[in-house]
Amino acid sequence: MARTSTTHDPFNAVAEPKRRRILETLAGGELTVTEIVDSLDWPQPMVSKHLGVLKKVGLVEERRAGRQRIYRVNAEQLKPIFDWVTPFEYYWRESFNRLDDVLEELQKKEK
Amino acid sequence: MARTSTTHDPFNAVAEPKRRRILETLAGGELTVTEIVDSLDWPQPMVSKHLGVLKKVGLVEERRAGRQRIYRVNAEQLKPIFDWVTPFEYYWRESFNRLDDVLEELQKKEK
DNA sequence: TCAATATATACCGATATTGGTATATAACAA
DNA sequence: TTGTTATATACCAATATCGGTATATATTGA
Repeated sequence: MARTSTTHDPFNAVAEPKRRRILETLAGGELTVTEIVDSLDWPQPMVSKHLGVLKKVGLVEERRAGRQRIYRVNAEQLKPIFDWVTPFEYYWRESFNRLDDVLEELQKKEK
Repeated sequence: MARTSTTHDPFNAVAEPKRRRILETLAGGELTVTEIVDSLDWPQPMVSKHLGVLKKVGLVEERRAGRQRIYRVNAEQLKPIFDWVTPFEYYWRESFNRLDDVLEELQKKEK
C-alpha cells in the first residue's frame, strides 16, 4: 500500500545523479557549500538539500567554521555498494575473457 | 518543477532492495518467474513488475519457453556502478591502512 | 544595533514509485 | 472449445521525491 522508505540508504542516495556529482566534486577534498555551488553552478538550496540527504546517509560529514559549513566525503558508506556489486564483476570479466579468447583465436587464424 | 526521470538507469534500478534481491537470486543461474516467486515468497505481480524494471534497464534478459519466461542476469549493466564506486575504494582502504598502522603501533608499545 | 554573508528550511506543484487487487494474455491440455 | 497454468498489465491509493521560490537562522562586521 505504500512506498518503502528510500533516500535513506547509500544505494538510494547515490541513485540520484546530482548527488553522485556532489560526491565526485568532494572527492578532491573538503569544500564549502558556496564552493560547491560555484563549482557546479546549481541553485544554493538545491545543493544544500542534496547535501542534507548525503549527510543523513553518512556519505558526507560536516564541519563548521564561522558561518561556513565545510563538507567532506565519507567514502566508507560507499563500501556496501562496492561490496554488493563486486561479486558480479565476475560475470563481465568472464565475458571479457571470452572475448579475448575469441580475438586470440582470430589472430591465430590470420597467421 | 518536476522530478528527474529515474528507475531508468542501473543505479536507480538497484536502489530498490527488492530488485537487488532478485538479482542475487538470479546470480545462481536462469530462473522462471514462478521459481523466483516461490524462492522469494512474494506476490507474483510484484516479481513481474520488478523484473520489468530490471529488464528495461538491461539488468536481466528474458527467454521464452512455452508459457514460461526464463530470466537471467545481465551483469554487464552493473559495470557503470562498479566503475563509479571503485575509485572511492581508495578512501576506505586508506583508513583501514591507517587503522592497521595504529594497531601496529599499539602492539609495538605493548612489547 | 543594523546590514550583509553563508547556509538551511518550509512550502508548493508536478510527477514518479510502490504495493495490492483484479484482470488480460498466451500457451497448453483435455 | 474449455479449462488451467504462467505471466504481464491496468488501475488505484498512499507516499516520496525533486526543483523552485521565498524565507528563516546564524555569524560576522560596521
